Order: sequence, then C-alpha cells, then structure tokens
Amino acid sequence: MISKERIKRALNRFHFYSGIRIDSLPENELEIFNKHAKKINLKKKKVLFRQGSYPNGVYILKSGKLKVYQLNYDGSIQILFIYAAGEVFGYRPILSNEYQPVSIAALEDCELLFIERKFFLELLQKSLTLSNQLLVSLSHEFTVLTNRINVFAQRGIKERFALALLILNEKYKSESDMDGFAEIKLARTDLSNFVGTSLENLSRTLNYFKEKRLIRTKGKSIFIEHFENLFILSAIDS
Amino acid sequence: MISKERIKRALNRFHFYSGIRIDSLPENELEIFNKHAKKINLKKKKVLFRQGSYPNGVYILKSGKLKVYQLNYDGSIQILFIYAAGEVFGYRPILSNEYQPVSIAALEDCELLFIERKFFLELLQKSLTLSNQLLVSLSHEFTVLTNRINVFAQRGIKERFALALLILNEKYKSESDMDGFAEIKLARTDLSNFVGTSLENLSRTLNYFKEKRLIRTKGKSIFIEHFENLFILSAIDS
DNA sequence: CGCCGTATTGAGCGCTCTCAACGAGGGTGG
DNA sequence: CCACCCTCGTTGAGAGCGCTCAATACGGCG
Repeated sequence: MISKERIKRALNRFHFYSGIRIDSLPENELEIFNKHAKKINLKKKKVLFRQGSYPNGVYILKSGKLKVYQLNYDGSIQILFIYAAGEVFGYRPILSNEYQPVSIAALEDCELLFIERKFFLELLQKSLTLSNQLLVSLSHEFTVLTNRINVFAQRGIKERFALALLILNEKYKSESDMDGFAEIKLARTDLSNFVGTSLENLSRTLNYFKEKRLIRTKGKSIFIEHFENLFILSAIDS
Repeated sequence: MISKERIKRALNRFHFYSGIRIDSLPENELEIFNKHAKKINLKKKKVLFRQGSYPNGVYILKSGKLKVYQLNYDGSIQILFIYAAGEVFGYRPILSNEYQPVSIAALEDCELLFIERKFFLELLQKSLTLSNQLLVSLSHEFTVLTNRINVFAQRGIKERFALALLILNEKYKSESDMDGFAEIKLARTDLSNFVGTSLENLSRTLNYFKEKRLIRTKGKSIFIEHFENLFILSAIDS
C-alpha cells in the first residue's frame, strides 16, 4: 500500500506549477504590474509564439490550457509541458538573453495577461520578492527537468506514458476534484507527442492500460482508474 | 560548409558552463566568500554527495572533472552532466528547499571549494550581482535541459552519441587547445551512461564512427576528427 | 604471471517505428 | 438536413533498432 502522500511527493519531482504569484507582491509593485498588464485572448489551436522568436514579454495564463513544444526539422514534435491556469512564463529567455527555445499554442480557448519585456525588467529590478520567487521556481524546475531527462533516456513507452498520465492528471485537476481523478482531455496526437512516441504506439499502449484497468476512457477523454498501479508502473519511485 | 560560429551557437543550446563568477563579486562580498570557503580534495571515483541527501552547501570545482548522475532502482545509471573546472553547483536544491536530486562523483582527482549553506544564503541576501548571475544562469539552463529532453525523447543512439561527443569536446577542451580538438578521456561505461544506452551498443556505435572517420581513438581516449559531419549527424541544427 | 575490472564482438529476441488500410466523428457546403 | 470531406484515431503486419545474454579479449596492478 502506497500512501497518497508518497505519490504526491514523488510526482512533484516530475512536474511544476509556476512558483510565481503576482498577487503576493507588495502593493506598490503590484501597481506597476497592473498598470502595464494587457489582456490577450487566444483561440484554440492558435500559436502564441514560435521557437526562435524574440521574447517580447511575460505571459500569465488565466484560463485554458497551453502546450509548450519544439518542432524538429524532420517534422517530429516534442511537447515538453502543458500549462494550466496560473502559469507564468516567457521570462526565462528574457533573463538569459536568448531567443524562445520553444513554441506555444492553445489546446483550448485561453485568456492571458501580457506584460512587456521592459516593464517586467523594471518590476524585477524593484522587487526582491519577485526575484526570490524566480530563483526558487527556476531551481525547482531544474530538478524536474533533470528527472525527466532520466526518464526519457532510460524508460520505455509504458513507463513514460504512465508518468505522463499522472502528470496530466495534476494539470487537469479542477478545484472541485482536487482529490479525485481529472478528466484528461487531450488529443491522441498531442498525447503521443508528449510521451515521445508514435500515435500508433500510443493507441496500443492505451488499450493495454484499459485492459489492465489502469485507466478508463469516455469519448476522447481519459480518466485514471488505478492511481497506485499506474504510479508503480511509471517506476519513478525512489 | 557550416561555419564554426554556427556550430558553436547551436551547441550552446545543449550544454552550459556555470554562469556564476565568484571573482566578479564586489570586494566586500568577495570577503564574505573568502572567509568561509574551505578547500576539499576528492579522489578519483569518490562520491561527493548522493541523491536524496540534504544539501549542505555550495561547491566550486577548481580542477578535475565530476560526473552528475542519477541511480535508478533497477540499477541503471544516467549521467546528466559532466562538470569541468569553474563549475559552481549545489545551490539549486538549497534555493528550492529540496533534497539533492542527483549524485556527484569524481572522474579524476578533484580540488573543490566549499561554502556552507548558511554562508551562501547570507552572501546571496547581500549580493545583487550574485542573485542576477543565478537568474541568468538558471534561465539558460532551463533552455538547455528542455532541448536535451527533446533529443532524448526523439533521437536514436547515433544522434545522441554524436551530440554527446560534441558536448564532451567542449568540456574537455583545455586553454591550450581552445580551437582544436580535445582529448575526451572518459570510461566507456560512463560514456554509455551519458548517452543513455548499453555499453555494448556504445562500443558498436563507436566503431561505426571510426569507420566513417568521424572520430579517432588512442588508447581509451577519443578525439573528434570531423567536427562538421558529427554536428550534421547529431541533427540538432535548427 | 595471474587476476579483476573494463571493453569488444556475436547472436537472438523484443520493443518501437513505419507503412498502409480502414473507421469514426466533426465541420462545411450544397 | 444530408452527403461529403478531412482530420483524427485505430488496427494490422513487417522491418529495424537497441537490448540482453554470453563468450572472448585487453590492460593495469598486485
């Protein structure tokens, strides 16, 4: 018997929520932000920005889901993260003075806030709180990415898919079912690009998981049925 | 014909040197550091710390080479980075309040500096320079790790090995041969754990590369012969 | 000289990919 | 409203890559 707590702790090493909380900033800093933040609506399937582009500013996802991916020049796509509401992003290449390493597109209709590069940097210069949040966040993300590399380098499709489902379950949780199982509503193609396998292979593995009663599907949605066994299968326990 | 410059730029997206330069700190901050820094000698094959341990402080590698790896509980090992002289590390789990996600061991006899957790945090609190260096460094590392995940998820052994050799060539460069090719002096076993394949497979791929005149070996050392073709083979060009 | 850890080579198997055909479902235009 | 199309998903078969097991070779060190 594996405790929920233990699973949760292990999973936290494999995904991240943005550690940045704009609303936690002191009054005067919050004002700078509010003065410059602009609303953006992004329709499903639309691209927010592409890899190689200049990072114009910082985004905050208010509602909807985004996919963060890289397009390889043999045409293959790797989805690296799924962003859910609350995620703050786009600041990393600004800080390291690089171009966007990834592309981002909407999986559903999305609402975002946008703040221009220069205002973000102005805010960062004045805000120790923000600077500290960034340090903590980035450090944790380093751990997560490191662990993910290990998984991709060492594990087979079943294990990677199991882990992907556990991560997605966290991302698709709503406030109402924080403890229950989420409705994972993601196209098979996207799922296969997230797991890092072909669509065909994903389909087969999905069937296998269904046979083993690890998951259940309803239309195109996926629900986890046996959390623990999926966790054991993912082999991420240390 | 691919320019050296272009290859260099592409490679920079797949590896990192620590962006932290202690000697660039202002006088008074440098004093704090010098007061608390302690010398450590680490013999070849010795472990500096293990994953899961409490992060006691920050290390600076002065000479030698380190491997950063994860041990999976099926016994497999994934080497994530090779650290060369100048690398600063160990601060990330301190900042994110986690345990060490990785183990570190010496590939050669090493000299290090060590500064205790509390003194590092004291220094960080006082130093905007350090704080900014960390932000820049971590942001760049995020890009690097993201790109690496893509490679591990999508590419075959040949491509991964080719990339690994290009990265190692950077790490093993000495000041004397900054432009020429380095002597990559790494056990086959470590190499296979870095590429993420079996020892046998690595050996075969090595032969293949030799046949194609991409590399040359002398004893256990590897030298790159055809930089460009190795780069093309790695398929990391965007 | 012999031993032990490290490296190479070979053979066979299994996982994953690719190619191809078929099926389902949603959107569009007649 | 229905027919059609186009995208997305499923299923099957075959090939190839990479893994594992096993035997042999190398090399440094006592």
